[in-house]
This record gives sequence, C-alpha cells and structure tokens, in this order.
Amino acid sequence: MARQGLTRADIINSAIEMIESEGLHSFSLRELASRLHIKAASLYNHIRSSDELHTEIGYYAISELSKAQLTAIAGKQRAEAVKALADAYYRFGKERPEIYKVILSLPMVKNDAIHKAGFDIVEPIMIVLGGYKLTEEQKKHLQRVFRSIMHGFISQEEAGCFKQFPIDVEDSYRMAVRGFILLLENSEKEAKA
Amino acid sequence: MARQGLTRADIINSAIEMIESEGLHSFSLRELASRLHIKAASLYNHIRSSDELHTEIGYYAISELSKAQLTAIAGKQRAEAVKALADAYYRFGKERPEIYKVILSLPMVKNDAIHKAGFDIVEPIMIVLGGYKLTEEQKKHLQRVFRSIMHGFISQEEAGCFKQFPIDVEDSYRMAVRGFILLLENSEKEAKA
DNA sequence: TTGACAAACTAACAGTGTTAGCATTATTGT
DNA sequence: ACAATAATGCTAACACTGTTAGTTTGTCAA
Repeated sequence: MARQGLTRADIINSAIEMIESEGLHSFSLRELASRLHIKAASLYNHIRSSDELHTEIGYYAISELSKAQLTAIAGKQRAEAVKALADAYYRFGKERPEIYKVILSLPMVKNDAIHKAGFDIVEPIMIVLGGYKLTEEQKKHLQRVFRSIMHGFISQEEAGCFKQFPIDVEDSYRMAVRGFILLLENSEKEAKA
Repeated sequence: MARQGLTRADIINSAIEMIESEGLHSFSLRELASRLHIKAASLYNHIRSSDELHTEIGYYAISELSKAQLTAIAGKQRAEAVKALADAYYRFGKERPEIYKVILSLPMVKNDAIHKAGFDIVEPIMIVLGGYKLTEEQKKHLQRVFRSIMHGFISQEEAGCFKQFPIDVEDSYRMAVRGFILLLENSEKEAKA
C-alpha cells in the first residue's frame, strides 16, 4: 500500500517529537514506525539505517542550538554577548535535554559530519569572539574552551553529578561564565604584548 | 555444575577488561559470559541486572580516576597542584576512553550513587582548592566549574568535536586550565573583599 | 493503458537483556 | 559422616532490538 505522502522529513520530525517526549533511551524504530502507521521495515525506504536517522536528528539539533544562539547575541557586544551566548546554550540544554543528548552522541569522526555541522556549532561563538582583540589562533582555542565549559556543565548537571552539595547550580554556572570572560580579557592583554 | 570459584569481583574485572579492549559499545552480557565459560543466564546469579554491573564498573572507574589524581597532586601546591590535577584527569580520559565513558553514563540520580561515588569524585579537587583562600561556598562552586571544564574538554575531543580547526588540542587544553587558575585567583581576591 | 518506480507489506535472522524452572555441586549444621 | 540447604550452573523461552530479502500494491508518466 504505497499510500501516505510520507516523506523523509516527516520521519525525521516524528522521530524528534518522539525523542523529546518519550526520551532518547526509549526510542526505537518499531515505535517510530507504529506512530507513523507503518511497519518498521518500511522505514528503510526512506532512511539507510538507524545511525543515519540519528545523525540527521543531530544535525537538526545543532542547527536549532545555533539559531537560538545567533538570536541571543544579536546586537550585543563583548561580555554581554558572551553571557547571552552562554545563556542560550544553557537554556537549550535544560529545556531540551533529550535532543541535546543527541548532539553529544553524534560521532564527528566522519569528515561528513564535521563539515555539515561543524560550522553551525562554531559560528555563533566566533562572532562573539570577534568583538575581542584576539589573534585567529587564540579565537580558535578559546572557542574550544567555551564549548568545553558549556558542554561539561550541562551534561554533568543533567547526569546529576552536582548533587553532592545543596548549593545553587545557577550560581556555579555564572561563576563558570565569569571564568571564561576573565580568560578572554586576559588573552586580549597577551595578544597585545 | 557449580564449578568455578567465580566471584562477583571476577565478573566485574572481566567486564572491565572487555570494555577496555573491545570498547563499551560492543559490550554484551553474552560475550562476557562466553569469556567466563558460562552462559549468559548464569551471570544473574552474581549480578542483578546489566545496569547494576554497569554501575559497579562506574564506581571502579571513578575510584581509579580519583587515585590517579591523588597521586598526581601529592606534595604540590596551588597552581602547580591544579595543573597536576588537570593533567591526571586529562590523561585518564585519553588513555582509558572506554572506561571514562562508563563514568559519564553513570546516572547519579539515585542517592546511592551520589553517596558512593560522589566523595571520590570531589575529594582531590577539594584538596587542591584547600590551598586557596576561599570560602566553603566558593570551593563548592569552583569544584563544579573545574569538573565541567575537564569533562567537557575530554568528551568533546573524544567525540571528534575539535576537528574543525587543525590547531593543537593540547594548546587549547592548557588555555582552559589557565582560565580556571585565573578564576581561582580572582575568586581569592573576592573572598578578601 | 501499460510500464516503471516508489512505498508499503510479510517473514525471517541475528542480536540484545531477562526470567523460570531444573540439575548439580559445594557448604554447612547436626 | 550425612543430610539439608544454599549457591551456581544449565536449558528453554520471551520480548525486545535493528536489519535484509522478496513480494505486493498503489501512483504517476509515456
């Protein structure tokens, strides 16, 4: 029964909805198929494998995150912009944890993934760093540092690794961002010297 | 045939070996059982579930990491100690990536896990922070920041997320650590005021 | 209208964790 | 030393997972 006008995009969208509502760990092709009123095997007319679908969802997630960041930093400069960038990142991780997890598990090993998603990941940060007087090399390093801080913080909080002490998590978060801003300013001085 | 003196510890050790050599993703109870010359179902005489085994391995990994850190910081102070701590962390993640992944996937949601592993995770960092003149509250926040930086950096490098630019990864790493040290010194000044 | 392609189907395979029920071995108490 | 008990193994099975092959069916173009 070649019936529904079921497109590849429909399948990806449906998978995203499912992951967001039911959680990434309990996602399966058979349930996805069932939700689309289809048998699991039929999915293979639209996708090559589970991994490919997974990767596609990862691209979606990254572009969503990137968009949120670009919106957040619009019209802002330097420390203001850094904070806005970090906030957008933090909120995304908190509000859409299951989708965020998909980004993490996206294996960037293939050159494919790096080229397709790499730019979106890096772009907003590089724009913000553009407001600081830094060498290109410094910017590339600092972008890695920023992403490490943000990703590390979000995933540890998500995993429950901050529950040893009953102190405010957002306070810790603000301290982390302040640390990065300090590093930025310090790097600027070094660039001059 | 109740034959081998097969203990729970043997099973865990065997699982750890397997994960380190074959990788976490290709680990299965049936292969583990086969390596122990046992059927998969027999494993359930020693462990309650796959999850429980997983958690147990997580505890092992955390204690290993903690030991490495304690050794590394012995006799060192302040910035020296921070660098040694970070280096031990970084090396562990790089040299034993599969075991490190187990830590990440350890869900700390249960109070059980927090109490059993939480102390080991936090202890070495708190010792190092003890060399700085900080309030207890500051230390607790800064410990979170440190772990975020380290974890974020390691897992992004491991996932291949740093391949956009062909610049040295260890240079970025050193910059991240320098950033944390800056934050420490800055926090000290704030504590005085 | 017919031919071709796309999209669905069924059936099956190999793999996963897990449980139930049974057999054997080892340990322990008398 | 012997019987009772607990521990440790087994087989068979269940309910899942992703995935492939081969077949049918609907749709659109020549």
